[in-house]
Amino acid sequence: MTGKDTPKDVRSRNRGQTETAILEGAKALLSEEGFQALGVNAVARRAGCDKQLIYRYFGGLDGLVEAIGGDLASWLQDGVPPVAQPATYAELMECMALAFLDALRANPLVQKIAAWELSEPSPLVVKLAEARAGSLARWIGAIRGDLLPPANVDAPAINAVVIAAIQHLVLSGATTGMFAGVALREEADWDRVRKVIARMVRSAYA
Amino acid sequence: MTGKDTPKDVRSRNRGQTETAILEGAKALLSEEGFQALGVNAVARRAGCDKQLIYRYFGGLDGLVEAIGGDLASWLQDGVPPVAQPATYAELMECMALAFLDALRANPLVQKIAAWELSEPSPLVVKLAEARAGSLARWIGAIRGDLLPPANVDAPAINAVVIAAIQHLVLSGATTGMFAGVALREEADWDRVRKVIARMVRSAYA
DNA sequence: GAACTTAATCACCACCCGGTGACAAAATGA
DNA sequence: TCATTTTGTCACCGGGTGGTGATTAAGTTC
Repeated sequence: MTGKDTPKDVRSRNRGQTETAILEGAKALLSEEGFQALGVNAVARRAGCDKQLIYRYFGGLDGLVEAIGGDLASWLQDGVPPVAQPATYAELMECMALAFLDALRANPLVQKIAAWELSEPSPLVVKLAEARAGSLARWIGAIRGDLLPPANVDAPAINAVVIAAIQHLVLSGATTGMFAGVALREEADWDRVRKVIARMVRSAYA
Repeated sequence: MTGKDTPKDVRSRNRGQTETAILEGAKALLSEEGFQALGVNAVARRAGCDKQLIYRYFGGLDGLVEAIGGDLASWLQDGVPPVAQPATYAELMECMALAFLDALRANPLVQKIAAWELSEPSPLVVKLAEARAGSLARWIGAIRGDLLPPANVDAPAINAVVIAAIQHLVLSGATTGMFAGVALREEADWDRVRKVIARMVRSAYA
Protein backbone atom coordinates (compact mmCIF):
# COMPACT_ATOMS: atom_id res chain seq x y z
CA MET A 1 0.00 0.00 0.00
CA THR A 2 2.64 2.46 -0.97
CA GLY A 3 1.12 4.37 -3.84
CA LYS A 4 -2.08 2.85 -5.13
CA ASP A 5 -4.25 2.94 -2.00
CA THR A 6 -7.57 4.86 -1.68
CA PRO A 7 -9.08 2.87 -4.52
CA LYS A 8 -12.30 4.88 -4.37
CA ASP A 9 -10.45 7.86 -5.74
CA VAL A 10 -9.48 5.74 -8.66
CA ARG A 11 -13.13 5.66 -9.62
CA SER A 12 -12.84 9.22 -10.66
CA ARG A 13 -10.83 9.99 -13.71
CA ASN A 14 -12.17 6.80 -15.27
CA ARG A 15 -13.75 7.08 -18.65
CA GLY A 16 -15.88 3.94 -18.58
CA GLN A 17 -17.24 4.89 -15.21
CA THR A 18 -18.33 8.34 -16.21
CA GLU A 19 -19.76 6.95 -19.42
CA THR A 20 -22.09 4.73 -17.45
CA ALA A 21 -22.77 7.58 -15.04
CA ILE A 22 -23.94 9.68 -17.95
CA LEU A 23 -25.99 6.87 -19.43
CA GLU A 24 -27.63 5.96 -16.14
CA GLY A 25 -28.23 9.61 -15.38
CA ALA A 26 -29.95 10.07 -18.71
CA LYS A 27 -32.11 7.00 -18.15
CA ALA A 28 -33.07 8.13 -14.67
CA LEU A 29 -33.84 11.61 -15.88
CA LEU A 30 -35.98 10.27 -18.69
CA SER A 31 -37.79 7.92 -16.32
CA GLU A 32 -38.58 10.57 -13.77
CA GLU A 33 -39.02 13.79 -15.74
CA GLY A 34 -39.99 12.65 -19.21
CA PHE A 35 -38.48 13.36 -22.55
CA GLN A 36 -39.16 17.08 -22.30
CA ALA A 37 -36.47 17.36 -19.65
CA LEU A 38 -33.90 15.34 -21.56
CA GLY A 39 -31.37 17.98 -22.51
CA VAL A 40 -27.61 18.14 -22.56
CA ASN A 41 -27.43 20.46 -19.57
CA ALA A 42 -29.91 18.47 -17.52
CA VAL A 43 -28.16 15.16 -18.12
CA ALA A 44 -24.80 16.66 -17.24
CA ARG A 45 -26.19 18.11 -14.02
CA ARG A 46 -27.73 14.78 -13.15
CA ALA A 47 -24.60 12.78 -13.89
CA GLY A 48 -22.48 15.26 -11.96
CA CYS A 49 -20.10 16.02 -14.78
CA ASP A 50 -19.58 18.56 -17.49
CA LYS A 51 -21.75 18.48 -20.57
CA GLN A 52 -18.71 18.51 -22.75
CA LEU A 53 -18.16 14.87 -21.87
CA ILE A 54 -21.53 14.01 -23.38
CA TYR A 55 -20.31 15.35 -26.67
CA ARG A 56 -16.97 13.63 -26.35
CA TYR A 57 -18.13 10.19 -25.30
CA PHE A 58 -21.48 9.96 -27.06
CA GLY A 59 -21.34 12.53 -29.82
CA GLY A 60 -24.17 14.60 -28.38
CA LEU A 61 -27.71 13.82 -27.38
CA ASP A 62 -28.36 11.71 -30.46
CA GLY A 63 -25.68 9.21 -29.64
CA LEU A 64 -26.75 9.15 -26.02
CA VAL A 65 -30.32 8.36 -26.97
CA GLU A 66 -29.08 5.67 -29.28
CA ALA A 67 -27.16 4.16 -26.39
CA ILE A 68 -30.35 4.18 -24.32
CA GLY A 69 -32.06 2.35 -27.15
CA GLY A 70 -29.35 -0.26 -27.05
CA ASP A 71 -29.96 -0.87 -23.37
CA LEU A 72 -33.61 -1.29 -24.18
CA ALA A 73 -33.18 -4.39 -26.25
CA SER A 74 -34.10 -6.89 -23.58
CA TRP A 75 -36.45 -5.06 -21.25
CA LEU A 76 -39.13 -7.71 -21.69
CA GLN A 77 -37.09 -10.86 -21.36
CA ASP A 78 -35.75 -9.86 -17.96
CA GLY A 79 -38.88 -8.96 -16.07
CA VAL A 80 -41.18 -11.63 -17.33
CA PRO A 81 -41.11 -15.01 -15.60
CA PRO A 82 -41.01 -18.05 -17.87
CA VAL A 83 -44.64 -18.66 -18.63
CA ALA A 84 -45.97 -22.16 -18.33
CA GLN A 85 -46.56 -23.06 -21.95
CA PRO A 86 -50.29 -23.02 -22.56
CA ALA A 87 -52.21 -25.31 -24.87
CA THR A 88 -53.90 -22.97 -27.32
CA TYR A 89 -52.83 -19.84 -29.14
CA ALA A 90 -55.66 -17.92 -27.47
CA GLU A 91 -54.41 -18.86 -24.02
CA LEU A 92 -50.89 -17.96 -25.04
CA MET A 93 -51.86 -14.49 -26.22
CA GLU A 94 -53.99 -13.88 -23.16
CA CYS A 95 -51.13 -14.71 -20.87
CA MET A 96 -48.75 -12.66 -22.98
CA ALA A 97 -51.03 -9.62 -22.86
CA LEU A 98 -51.25 -9.73 -19.08
CA ALA A 99 -47.50 -10.18 -18.75
CA PHE A 100 -46.94 -7.23 -21.05
CA LEU A 101 -49.27 -5.10 -18.98
CA ASP A 102 -47.37 -5.77 -15.77
CA ALA A 103 -43.97 -5.40 -17.39
CA LEU A 104 -44.84 -2.03 -18.89
CA ARG A 105 -46.50 -0.82 -15.72
CA ALA A 106 -43.32 -1.58 -13.78
CA ASN A 107 -41.03 0.21 -16.23
CA PRO A 108 -41.41 3.99 -16.27
CA LEU A 109 -38.49 4.36 -18.65
CA VAL A 110 -40.23 2.44 -21.40
CA GLN A 111 -43.43 4.29 -20.62
CA LYS A 112 -41.75 7.63 -21.20
CA ILE A 113 -40.20 6.42 -24.41
CA ALA A 114 -43.55 5.19 -25.65
CA ALA A 115 -45.09 8.58 -24.88
CA TRP A 116 -42.19 10.22 -26.65
CA GLU A 117 -42.89 8.26 -29.80
CA LEU A 118 -46.45 9.52 -29.83
CA SER A 119 -45.44 13.15 -29.52
CA GLU A 120 -42.46 13.69 -31.75
CA PRO A 121 -41.81 11.98 -35.06
CA SER A 122 -38.19 13.13 -35.12
CA PRO A 123 -35.69 10.69 -36.62
CA LEU A 124 -33.96 10.59 -33.26
CA VAL A 125 -36.94 8.91 -31.68
CA VAL A 126 -37.65 6.61 -34.58
CA LYS A 127 -34.55 4.67 -33.62
CA LEU A 128 -35.98 4.13 -30.17
CA ALA A 129 -39.29 3.06 -31.63
CA GLU A 130 -37.59 0.45 -33.76
CA ALA A 131 -35.61 -0.82 -30.80
CA ARG A 132 -38.77 -1.20 -28.76
CA ALA A 133 -40.72 -2.81 -31.57
CA GLY A 134 -37.90 -5.24 -32.23
CA SER A 135 -37.73 -6.17 -28.58
CA LEU A 136 -41.45 -6.83 -28.54
CA ALA A 137 -41.31 -8.94 -31.69
CA ARG A 138 -38.40 -10.99 -30.39
CA TRP A 139 -40.17 -11.55 -27.10
CA ILE A 140 -43.32 -12.81 -28.76
CA GLY A 141 -41.33 -14.98 -31.10
CA ALA A 142 -39.42 -16.49 -28.19
CA ILE A 143 -42.43 -17.60 -26.19
CA ARG A 144 -44.66 -18.48 -29.08
CA GLY A 145 -43.01 -21.79 -29.62
CA ASP A 146 -44.76 -23.87 -32.21
CA LEU A 147 -48.29 -22.70 -31.52
CA LEU A 148 -50.08 -21.25 -34.53
CA PRO A 149 -53.02 -18.85 -34.59
CA PRO A 150 -56.35 -19.92 -36.05
CA ALA A 151 -56.30 -19.56 -39.81
CA ASN A 152 -59.47 -17.51 -40.15
CA VAL A 153 -58.40 -14.53 -38.03
CA ASP A 154 -55.96 -11.68 -38.57
CA ALA A 155 -53.71 -12.47 -35.63
CA PRO A 156 -51.15 -9.66 -36.12
CA ALA A 157 -53.89 -7.06 -36.20
CA ILE A 158 -55.60 -8.49 -33.14
CA ASN A 159 -52.35 -8.47 -31.23
CA ALA A 160 -51.63 -4.92 -32.31
CA VAL A 161 -55.02 -3.82 -31.04
CA VAL A 162 -54.49 -5.55 -27.72
CA ILE A 163 -50.99 -4.17 -27.23
CA ALA A 164 -52.17 -0.72 -28.22
CA ALA A 165 -54.96 -0.81 -25.66
CA ILE A 166 -52.64 -1.96 -22.90
CA GLN A 167 -50.01 0.60 -23.74
CA HIS A 168 -52.49 3.42 -23.81
CA LEU A 169 -54.15 2.46 -20.56
CA VAL A 170 -50.81 2.17 -18.79
CA LEU A 171 -49.67 5.56 -20.06
CA SER A 172 -52.95 7.22 -19.15
CA GLY A 173 -52.91 5.62 -15.74
CA ALA A 174 -49.40 6.89 -15.09
CA THR A 175 -50.26 10.47 -15.98
CA THR A 176 -53.90 11.26 -15.32
CA GLY A 177 -54.88 8.12 -13.39
CA MET A 178 -58.01 7.71 -15.46
CA PHE A 179 -59.19 6.86 -18.92
CA ALA A 180 -62.65 7.28 -20.41
CA GLY A 181 -64.16 7.48 -16.96
CA VAL A 182 -62.44 4.34 -15.68
CA ALA A 183 -60.05 4.83 -12.77
CA LEU A 184 -56.53 3.44 -13.18
CA ARG A 185 -54.89 3.89 -9.80
CA GLU A 186 -55.47 1.10 -7.30
CA GLU A 187 -54.58 -2.48 -7.97
CA ALA A 188 -58.28 -3.29 -8.01
CA ASP A 189 -58.70 -1.00 -11.00
CA TRP A 190 -56.04 -2.95 -12.85
CA ASP A 191 -57.64 -6.24 -11.92
CA ARG A 192 -60.72 -4.96 -13.64
CA VAL A 193 -58.72 -4.15 -16.75
CA ARG A 194 -56.95 -7.49 -16.64
CA LYS A 195 -60.22 -9.34 -16.51
CA VAL A 196 -61.64 -7.49 -19.48
CA ILE A 197 -58.52 -7.86 -21.57
CA ALA A 198 -58.27 -11.56 -20.86
CA ARG A 199 -61.87 -11.99 -21.84
CA MET A 200 -61.51 -10.02 -25.04
CA VAL A 201 -58.37 -11.81 -26.17
CA ARG A 202 -59.93 -15.18 -25.53
CA SER A 203 -63.11 -14.35 -27.37
CA ALA A 204 -61.25 -12.75 -30.27
CA TYR A 205 -59.47 -16.02 -31.00
CA ALA A 206 -62.52 -18.21 -30.43
CA MET B 1 -68.39 56.88 -49.04
CA THR B 2 -66.99 59.91 -47.36
CA GLY B 3 -65.08 58.55 -44.38
CA LYS B 4 -65.79 54.90 -43.63
CA ASP B 5 -64.57 53.27 -46.82
CA THR B 6 -61.82 50.65 -46.99
CA PRO B 7 -63.73 48.34 -44.67
CA LYS B 8 -60.94 45.82 -44.61
CA ASP B 9 -58.90 48.19 -42.53
CA VAL B 10 -61.71 48.17 -40.04
CA ARG B 11 -60.88 44.56 -39.33
CA SER B 12 -57.79 45.67 -37.59
CA ARG B 13 -58.08 47.41 -34.26
CA ASN B 14 -60.91 45.09 -33.26
CA ARG B 15 -60.53 43.19 -30.01
CA GLY B 16 -62.91 40.32 -30.72
CA GLN B 17 -61.29 39.74 -34.05
CA THR B 18 -57.77 39.52 -32.73
CA GLU B 19 -59.00 37.33 -29.90
CA THR B 20 -60.26 34.78 -32.38
CA ALA B 21 -57.12 35.27 -34.46
CA ILE B 22 -55.05 34.31 -31.44
CA LEU B 23 -57.28 31.38 -30.56
CA GLU B 24 -57.34 30.04 -34.11
CA GLY B 25 -53.63 30.59 -34.45
CA ALA B 26 -53.01 28.60 -31.31
CA LYS B 27 -55.23 25.80 -32.49
CA ALA B 28 -53.57 25.69 -35.87
CA LEU B 29 -50.13 25.74 -34.31
CA LEU B 30 -51.05 22.93 -31.95
CA SER B 31 -52.54 20.90 -34.79
CA GLU B 32 -49.54 21.25 -37.05
CA GLU B 33 -46.54 21.44 -34.74
CA GLY B 34 -47.68 19.71 -31.57
CA PHE B 35 -47.76 20.88 -27.99
CA GLN B 36 -44.00 21.30 -27.84
CA ALA B 37 -44.25 24.30 -30.13
CA LEU B 38 -47.11 25.90 -28.23
CA GLY B 39 -45.41 28.92 -26.70
CA VAL B 40 -46.36 32.52 -26.20
CA ASN B 41 -43.94 33.76 -28.82
CA ALA B 42 -44.90 31.13 -31.39
CA VAL B 43 -48.61 31.79 -31.02
CA ALA B 44 -48.10 35.53 -31.34
CA ARG B 45 -46.00 35.07 -34.45
CA ARG B 46 -48.63 32.80 -35.93
CA ALA B 47 -51.52 35.11 -35.11
CA GLY B 48 -49.61 38.09 -36.46
CA CYS B 49 -49.84 40.17 -33.33
CA ASP B 50 -47.84 40.99 -30.26
CA LYS B 51 -47.57 38.44 -27.50
CA GLN B 52 -48.63 41.03 -24.97
CA LEU B 53 -52.18 40.65 -26.28
CA ILE B 54 -52.15 37.00 -25.27
CA TYR B 55 -51.53 38.05 -21.69
CA ARG B 56 -54.13 40.80 -21.88
CA TYR B 57 -56.95 38.89 -23.49
CA PHE B 58 -56.35 35.41 -22.16
CA GLY B 59 -54.22 35.86 -19.09
CA GLY B 60 -51.28 33.96 -20.54
CA LEU B 61 -50.90 30.51 -22.02
CA ASP B 62 -53.00 28.88 -19.32
CA GLY B 63 -56.07 30.85 -20.18
CA LEU B 64 -55.49 30.33 -23.86
CA VAL B 65 -55.28 26.58 -23.42
CA GLU B 66 -58.43 26.71 -21.36
CA ALA B 67 -60.14 28.51 -24.21
CA ILE B 68 -59.00 25.80 -26.59
CA GLY B 69 -60.53 23.28 -24.22
CA GLY B 70 -63.80 25.14 -24.38
CA ASP B 71 -63.83 24.92 -28.16
CA LEU B 72 -63.24 21.21 -27.81
CA ALA B 73 -66.54 20.47 -26.14
CA SER B 74 -68.39 19.31 -29.21
CA TRP B 75 -65.76 17.94 -31.52
CA LEU B 76 -67.52 14.59 -31.73
CA GLN B 77 -71.10 15.73 -32.24
CA ASP B 78 -70.17 17.73 -35.31
CA GLY B 79 -68.23 15.29 -37.38
CA VAL B 80 -70.24 12.17 -36.76
CA PRO B 81 -73.32 11.57 -38.88
CA PRO B 82 -76.45 10.54 -37.00
CA VAL B 83 -76.07 6.81 -36.76
CA ALA B 84 -79.02 4.64 -37.67
CA GLN B 85 -80.05 3.32 -34.29
CA PRO B 86 -79.00 -0.31 -34.07
CA ALA B 87 -80.86 -3.06 -32.28
CA THR B 88 -78.39 -4.38 -29.73
CA TYR B 89 -75.88 -2.76 -27.41
CA ALA B 90 -73.09 -4.70 -29.08
CA GLU B 91 -74.01 -3.32 -32.48
CA LEU B 92 -74.23 0.14 -31.01
CA MET B 93 -70.77 0.02 -29.48
CA GLU B 94 -69.28 -1.46 -32.62
CA CYS B 95 -70.66 1.36 -34.71
CA MET B 96 -69.58 3.91 -32.13
CA ALA B 97 -66.05 2.58 -32.07
CA LEU B 98 -65.71 2.85 -35.83
CA ALA B 99 -67.17 6.35 -35.83
CA PHE B 100 -64.75 7.36 -33.11
CA LEU B 101 -61.84 6.02 -35.11
CA ASP B 102 -62.72 8.08 -38.16
CA ALA B 103 -63.50 11.19 -36.17
CA LEU B 104 -60.20 11.08 -34.33
CA ARG B 105 -58.27 10.28 -37.47
CA ALA B 106 -59.70 13.36 -39.14
CA ASN B 107 -58.91 15.68 -36.26
CA PRO B 108 -55.21 16.37 -35.76
CA LEU B 109 -55.93 18.92 -33.05
CA VAL B 110 -57.52 16.35 -30.78
CA GLN B 111 -54.75 13.92 -31.65
CA LYS B 112 -52.12 16.36 -30.45
CA ILE B 113 -54.04 17.06 -27.28
CA ALA B 114 -54.35 13.35 -26.58
CA ALA B 115 -50.61 12.94 -27.03
CA TRP B 116 -50.07 15.90 -24.74
CA GLU B 117 -52.03 14.25 -21.99
CA LEU B 118 -49.82 11.19 -22.17
CA SER B 119 -46.61 13.18 -21.88
CA GLU B 120 -47.19 15.88 -19.31
CA PRO B 121 -49.33 15.54 -16.19
CA SER B 122 -49.30 19.29 -15.57
CA PRO B 123 -52.51 20.76 -14.17
CA LEU B 124 -52.76 22.85 -17.29
CA VAL B 125 -53.32 19.80 -19.42
CA VAL B 126 -55.59 18.06 -16.96
CA LYS B 127 -58.23 20.61 -17.81
CA LEU B 128 -57.98 19.59 -21.43
CA ALA B 129 -58.20 15.93 -20.51
CA GLU B 130 -61.38 16.56 -18.57
CA ALA B 131 -62.88 18.52 -21.43
CA ARG B 132 -62.13 15.70 -23.83
CA ALA B 133 -63.39 13.00 -21.50
CA GLY B 134 -66.59 14.95 -20.88
CA SER B 135 -67.16 15.39 -24.57
CA LEU B 136 -66.72 11.67 -25.10
CA ALA B 137 -69.09 10.78 -22.27
CA ARG B 138 -71.75 13.18 -23.53
CA TRP B 139 -71.44 11.80 -27.04
CA ILE B 140 -71.88 8.23 -25.90
CA GLY B 141 -74.78 9.22 -23.69
CA ALA B 142 -76.45 11.04 -26.55
CA ILE B 143 -76.43 8.14 -28.98
CA ARG B 144 -76.94 5.38 -26.46
CA GLY B 145 -80.63 5.98 -26.23
CA ASP B 146 -82.38 3.39 -24.08
CA LEU B 147 -80.15 0.47 -24.99
CA LEU B 148 -78.56 -1.24 -22.00
CA PRO B 149 -75.45 -3.40 -21.94
CA PRO B 150 -75.66 -7.06 -20.97
CA ALA B 151 -75.72 -7.42 -17.19
CA ASN B 152 -72.86 -9.92 -16.92
CA VAL B 153 -70.14 -7.81 -18.51
CA ASP B 154 -68.15 -4.78 -17.37
CA ALA B 155 -69.27 -2.45 -20.14
CA PRO B 156 -67.37 0.69 -19.02
CA ALA B 157 -64.12 -1.23 -18.87
CA ILE B 158 -64.67 -2.84 -22.24
CA ASN B 159 -65.40 0.51 -23.80
CA ALA B 160 -62.33 2.02 -22.19
CA VAL B 161 -60.18 -0.73 -23.63
CA VAL B 162 -61.67 -0.26 -27.09
CA ILE B 163 -61.30 3.51 -27.03
CA ALA B 164 -57.76 3.19 -25.71
CA ALA B 165 -56.79 0.87 -28.54
CA ILE B 166 -58.28 3.14 -31.17
CA GLN B 167 -56.67 6.23 -29.73
CA HIS B 168 -53.27 4.62 -29.54
CA LEU B 169 -53.40 3.22 -33.04
CA VAL B 170 -54.46 6.56 -34.48
CA LEU B 171 -51.69 8.40 -32.66
CA SER B 172 -49.08 5.86 -33.66
CA GLY B 173 -50.26 5.95 -37.24
CA ALA B 174 -50.01 9.72 -37.34
CA THR B 175 -46.43 9.76 -36.08
CA THR B 176 -44.57 6.59 -36.99
CA GLY B 177 -47.09 5.07 -39.43
CA MET B 178 -46.79 1.69 -37.75
CA PHE B 179 -47.59 -0.14 -34.57
CA ALA B 180 -46.35 -3.52 -33.41
CA GLY B 181 -45.38 -4.44 -36.92
CA VAL B 182 -48.74 -3.50 -38.44
CA ALA B 183 -48.69 -0.67 -40.99
CA LEU B 184 -51.06 2.24 -40.42
CA ARG B 185 -50.77 4.38 -43.52
CA GLU B 186 -52.99 3.39 -46.43
CA GLU B 187 -56.74 3.18 -46.14
CA ALA B 188 -56.45 -0.57 -46.60
CA ASP B 189 -54.45 -0.75 -43.38
CA TRP B 190 -57.24 1.00 -41.55
CA ASP B 191 -59.83 -1.31 -43.05
CA ARG B 192 -57.90 -4.13 -41.51
CA VAL B 193 -57.99 -2.41 -38.13
CA ARG B 194 -61.69 -1.64 -38.51
CA LYS B 195 -62.49 -5.26 -39.22
CA VAL B 196 -60.63 -6.49 -36.19
CA ILE B 197 -62.08 -3.91 -33.86
CA ALA B 198 -65.61 -4.56 -35.02
CA ARG B 199 -65.10 -8.25 -34.49
CA MET B 200 -63.63 -7.80 -31.03
CA VAL B 201 -66.35 -5.46 -29.84
CA ARG B 202 -69.05 -7.77 -31.07
CA SER B 203 -67.54 -10.83 -29.47
CA ALA B 204 -66.82 -9.01 -26.22
CA TYR B 205 -70.51 -8.30 -25.74
CA ALA B 206 -71.67 -11.73 -26.89
C1' DG C 1 -61.15 70.04 -31.73
C1' DA C 2 -59.68 68.32 -27.05
C1' DA C 3 -59.78 64.73 -23.43
C1' DC C 4 -60.04 60.13 -22.69
C1' DT C 5 -60.26 55.16 -23.34
C1' DT C 6 -58.81 51.25 -25.65
C1' DA C 7 -55.99 48.42 -28.96
C1' DA C 8 -51.50 47.35 -30.35
C1' DT C 9 -46.50 47.69 -30.59
C1' DC C 10 -41.78 48.12 -28.92
C1' DA C 11 -37.89 47.66 -26.08
C1' DC C 12 -36.06 45.32 -22.66
C1' DC C 13 -35.10 41.95 -18.83
C1' DA C 14 -33.33 37.60 -16.76
C1' DC C 15 -32.95 32.97 -17.79
C1' DC C 16 -31.96 28.70 -19.94
C1' DC C 17 -30.66 26.19 -23.94
C1' DG C 18 -27.28 23.75 -27.17
C1' DG C 19 -22.69 24.03 -28.63
C1' DT C 20 -17.54 25.13 -28.76
C1' DG C 21 -12.84 26.47 -27.75
C1' DA C 22 -9.34 27.13 -24.37
C1' DC C 23 -7.37 25.51 -20.39
C1' DA C 24 -6.04 22.68 -15.89
C1' DA C 25 -4.94 18.35 -13.96
C1' DA C 26 -4.24 13.62 -13.66
C1' DA C 27 -2.39 9.44 -15.72
C1' DT C 28 0.90 7.23 -18.94
C1' DG C 29 5.16 6.22 -20.95
C1' DA C 30 10.04 7.26 -22.05
C1' DT D 1 12.35 13.70 -14.89
C1' DC D 2 10.04 15.34 -18.76
C1' DA D 3 6.70 15.05 -22.68
C1' DT D 4 2.36 13.31 -24.23
C1' DT D 5 -2.14 11.73 -23.98
C1' DT D 6 -6.32 11.43 -21.65
C1' DT D 7 -9.90 13.11 -18.44
C1' DG D 8 -12.29 16.77 -16.72
C1' DT D 9 -13.60 21.85 -15.97
C1' DC D 10 -14.49 26.58 -17.14
C1' DA D 11 -15.91 30.54 -19.68
C1' DC D 12 -18.13 32.07 -23.32
C1' DC D 13 -21.21 32.66 -27.55
C1' DG D 14 -25.64 33.19 -30.14
C1' DG D 15 -30.27 32.50 -29.84
C1' DG D 16 -34.75 31.51 -28.12
C1' DT D 17 -38.08 31.79 -24.21
C1' DG D 18 -41.53 33.71 -20.88
C1' DG D 19 -42.77 37.92 -18.93
C1' DT D 20 -43.27 43.15 -18.06
C1' DG D 21 -43.36 48.26 -18.33
C1' DA D 22 -43.44 52.26 -21.34
C1' DT D 23 -45.09 54.11 -25.44
C1' DT D 24 -47.67 55.04 -29.69
C1' DA D 25 -51.77 55.04 -32.43
C1' DA D 26 -56.64 54.54 -33.37
C1' DG D 27 -61.53 55.19 -31.84
C1' DT D 28 -64.83 57.30 -28.90
C1' DT D 29 -67.14 60.81 -26.44
C1' DC D 30 -68.18 65.33 -25.16
